[in-house]
Amino acid sequence: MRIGELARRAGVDVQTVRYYEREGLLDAPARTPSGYRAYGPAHLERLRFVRHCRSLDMALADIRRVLALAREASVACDEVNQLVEAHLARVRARRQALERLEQQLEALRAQCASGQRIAGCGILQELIHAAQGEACACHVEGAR
Amino acid sequence: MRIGELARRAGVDVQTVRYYEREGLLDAPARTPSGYRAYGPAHLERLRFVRHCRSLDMALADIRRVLALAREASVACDEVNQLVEAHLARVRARRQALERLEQQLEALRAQCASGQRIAGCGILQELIHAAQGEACACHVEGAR
DNA sequence: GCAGGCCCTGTAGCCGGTATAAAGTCAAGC
DNA sequence: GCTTGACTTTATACCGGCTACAGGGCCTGC
Repeated sequence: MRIGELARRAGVDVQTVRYYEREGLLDAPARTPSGYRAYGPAHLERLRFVRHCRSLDMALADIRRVLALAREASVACDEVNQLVEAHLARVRARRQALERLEQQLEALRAQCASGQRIAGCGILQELIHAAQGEACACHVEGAR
Repeated sequence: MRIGELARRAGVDVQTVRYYEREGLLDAPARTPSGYRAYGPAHLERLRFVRHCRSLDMALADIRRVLALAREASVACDEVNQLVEAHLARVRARRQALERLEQQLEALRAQCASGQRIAGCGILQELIHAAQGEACACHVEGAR
């Protein structure tokens, strides 16, 4: 199959397929006499695997590593487990940060009623006030 | 004050200050005879404002817009409110997506006990299996 | 007069794609 | 045989929000 069909069947853009090849996530396929890429079922399976990992928001470097490990059946899989664990930790940290952010933004939104003018906008005032309080990372005494 | 002091007092990198100037978030300051940027207290206040907005993860374009609006005291502030509202909606959506992702990753992690080899790694098997099920965006019959 | 710290401009890199340009290939229809 | 249009090829630039580096100038203290 050619690149267009492969891309369609995996639900990705043609450009993305070529990008993954350049990045070493997809093996370079055989070429037709006219230079078109010719893919087999294994390429589709691989591409779907990569996309599934991406849907879990794994970095391309991590996926590349998992693919390399997957080729060595008899090696211990600790690294795969650690990789997933580390990724989960990052996702969790980011989710928690976004939760805090969401609360801050909700509080900010509550500062201004509609029908105000800029001069009396509670949101703007709060933004300015909060920025003054912040200063820099060294606001705690004895900060390093 | 020179750029180093400004940056230190706002808790940012010197490069970032120059970047904000290029991006129109910070007014270009006066220069000393030798070409050094010379900042006043207003610049520091502005920089802290920008950094506070960034700490709320607002995009630079949004911050630029808020700054432009802030100069016109008598204009209605609806746009500021909408901007914060839209940003909150994005943050909320992203947080929810990360929550789902976190659950998926927790389920994935539970698939493999330690001490396995690649060939028997539950995580890898689950990744491969899930990728096969996924196929493309058109797996529902009659999908557009 | 020179070492080291600050500053200047310009450029490139990060990530995971996405978009564009300019050209070649191929099948169908006239 | 010729055209049209869908497909393919490579190469290159762009997105955000910085960060890093190269190659120079300035300024202070010893």
